Amino acid sequence: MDPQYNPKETEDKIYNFWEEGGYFKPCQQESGKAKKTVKNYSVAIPPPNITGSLHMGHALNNTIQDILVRSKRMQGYNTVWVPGIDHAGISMQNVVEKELRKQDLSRYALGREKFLEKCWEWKEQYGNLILSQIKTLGCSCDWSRTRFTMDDNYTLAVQTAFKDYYDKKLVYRGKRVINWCPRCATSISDLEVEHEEEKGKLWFIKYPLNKNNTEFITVATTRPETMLGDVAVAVNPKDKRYKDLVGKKAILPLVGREIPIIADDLIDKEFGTGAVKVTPAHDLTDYAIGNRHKLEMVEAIGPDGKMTKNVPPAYQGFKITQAREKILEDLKNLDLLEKTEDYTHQVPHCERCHAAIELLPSEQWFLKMKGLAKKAADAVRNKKVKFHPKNWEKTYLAWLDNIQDWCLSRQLWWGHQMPVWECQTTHEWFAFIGKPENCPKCKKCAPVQSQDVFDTWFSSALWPFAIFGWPQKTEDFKNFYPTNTLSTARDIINLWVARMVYSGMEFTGKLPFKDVIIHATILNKEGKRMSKSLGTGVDPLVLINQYGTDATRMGLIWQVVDQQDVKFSEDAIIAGKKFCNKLWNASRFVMLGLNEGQIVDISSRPKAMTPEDKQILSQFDLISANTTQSIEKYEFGKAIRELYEFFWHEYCDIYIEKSKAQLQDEKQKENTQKILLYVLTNTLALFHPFIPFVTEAIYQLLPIAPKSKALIIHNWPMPDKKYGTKRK
RNA sequence: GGACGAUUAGCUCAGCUGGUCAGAGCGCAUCAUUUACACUGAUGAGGUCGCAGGUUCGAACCCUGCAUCGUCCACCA
Repeated sequence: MDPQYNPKETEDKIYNFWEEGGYFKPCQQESGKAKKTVKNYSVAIPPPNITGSLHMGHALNNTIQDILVRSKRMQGYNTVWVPGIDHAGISMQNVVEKELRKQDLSRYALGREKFLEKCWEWKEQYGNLILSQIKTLGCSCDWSRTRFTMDDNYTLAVQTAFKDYYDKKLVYRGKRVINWCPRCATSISDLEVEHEEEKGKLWFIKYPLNKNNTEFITVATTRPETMLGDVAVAVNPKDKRYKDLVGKKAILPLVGREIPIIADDLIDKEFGTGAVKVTPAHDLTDYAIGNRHKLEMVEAIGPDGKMTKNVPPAYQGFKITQAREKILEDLKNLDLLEKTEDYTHQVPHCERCHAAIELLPSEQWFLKMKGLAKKAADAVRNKKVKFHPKNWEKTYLAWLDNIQDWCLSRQLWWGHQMPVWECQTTHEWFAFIGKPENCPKCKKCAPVQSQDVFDTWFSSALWPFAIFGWPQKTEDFKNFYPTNTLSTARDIINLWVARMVYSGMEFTGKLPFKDVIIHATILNKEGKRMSKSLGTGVDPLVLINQYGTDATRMGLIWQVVDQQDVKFSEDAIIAGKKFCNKLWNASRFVMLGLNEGQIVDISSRPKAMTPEDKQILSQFDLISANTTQSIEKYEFGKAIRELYEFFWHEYCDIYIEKSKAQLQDEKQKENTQKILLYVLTNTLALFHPFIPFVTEAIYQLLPIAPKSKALIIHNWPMPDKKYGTKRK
């Protein structure tokens, strides 16, 4: 053995050894005692985006899952961890579009079919990159079960799920005001909208009350261009200033339309002038007001981000910014612009391409959410699904309790095309999986399938059972669904976790998992979120390359206590590296003390001959109990800190030092060796889920009996009640 | 605007339901090297636990207010 542990030389070799040995597949534990009832333990990886590259969040999250899976595997569970990747609809489409733009091409120039070919090429080329990075992290996923959200069977799952909702009449098609990204040319969900603070203006515009322009009501707006779609002016019913005006008419400047002045509680008396222009087509508050007062919708802005034919000819076809300028100029010329104030407000942007979002009415497919949301909320309220830490339940419930219907359709190209068809005779829509031979509506036409694709999250919501073959009744589905623990990031609690919960209940009748770990967010030194676009991230692969995988995993876990967010510090990784070396050298010392060819029997707990013997053995019992319990409670940081303390300061600093004398004493020599190896081997086992490579590398060298083929399937040193398992 | 969280040694953070709770890692200082490990060992320096009140025999820990920072959520024109 070298006096220094070299992760680079070791890790690839060990990983290949595990993979070739088939240890990542179920039914691997070499349990001495054949257990009659083998329990299953399964984890579904949160599938990273196809466009992604491993970042700190992934590194932490996948380490957590690996700790769970490895410890359960060693504890004798029939364990499987299913890896995979997500096609990431809008995100992937944007990446490929960006590539095209470099060649001065657009997706429209290419056409849908060619564009999709490009996407698949991209998938083949880069889709496995992140999976190989997850391997570098040492994750013990069953790669033979790798899934992609656009695999044939997965597509079938998506279609089956939709058809099921459709048949239950939970799906409808309707024209609603939705978030529209003019650049991506698609609807997007509220959860895909980012609000960015922008310095803008608040314009005060006078709306005449009569044709002689003698009296006015002044409204304040940040978006004057939408006034061309105004259908009312609203005030608060309690506002005395406007009491006499309610029920009267105002004249919409530039358009000349007479619009009513109405009263609605949603209006804040304090803001602006207390009078608001109402544009139901382009604002959600106004849409709500419009519905309540049965106002019509005038679409002033089209899906292309230009003014429509519904506005006066002078503005038609203008882009939003041009229209705004011209409208303000015209108002000024008419002396209808009272004043302008600076105003900072939150402007919605597309999360993926950062273009400003337009709100506009659009024909889309929606999923009725109320009943589904209630089921998902109840599952958590009734403690059938538990969050760790618990306070994230609030985030989850708050969203579900205020749920809006889910706009399922996207006008993208990359994704699952929706299995909805339009009868060419009656123009009715129907759901159909596959290609309908005869139109079920008119019996004679050839129906045309919608060009829309599903929101990416519709397919992600099926992940925990679709990966096991659902809707087919496969062996894997029977064995491994539902999964046990889901570990993920907080920002997708609503986007993903909630949707998996009700999807699972709806389609399988079972909750997809029992425990949800919401892991810490790794922040940078300034306490800000690590962001690739801002270049404030730390690349875990760089750390792995520099310090080794075990050190990186250990350093990460070390810093995360109680899921509290952590400002990342490389020092912890350095400590991890030093520790791996310590482990290596302590093992080296233990082995150097043995004779050539000597095998130490560690089949039973050695006897204690000295006070130090007694102490190390009882401390080992304690640490094995504590580690087991900490993992059970998802307190990984605590587990690794306690293990570290035990190994370095109890085993090395005290026992090994003492053993040097005991090994000189012929009467004690053999027993001391036994204790050294017994405690070392079992401590390596406790450490293995956290730092798998170095522990396996050492284990392979240990001259012990009995010995498993690999530490990864070695029996977990379950705490023995006989020796006390009280926590410190 | 709402919810939640943070503020403890130079840096990154532990400190569970109030009484050996003033700690760890990294860094720093001094000493040790024919010793498994210098990616080491021993010893040590360093903090009135954000600020101001309050509860208590006793508070880093509980309560109130304030300040600063952060994350998520949110249709205020």
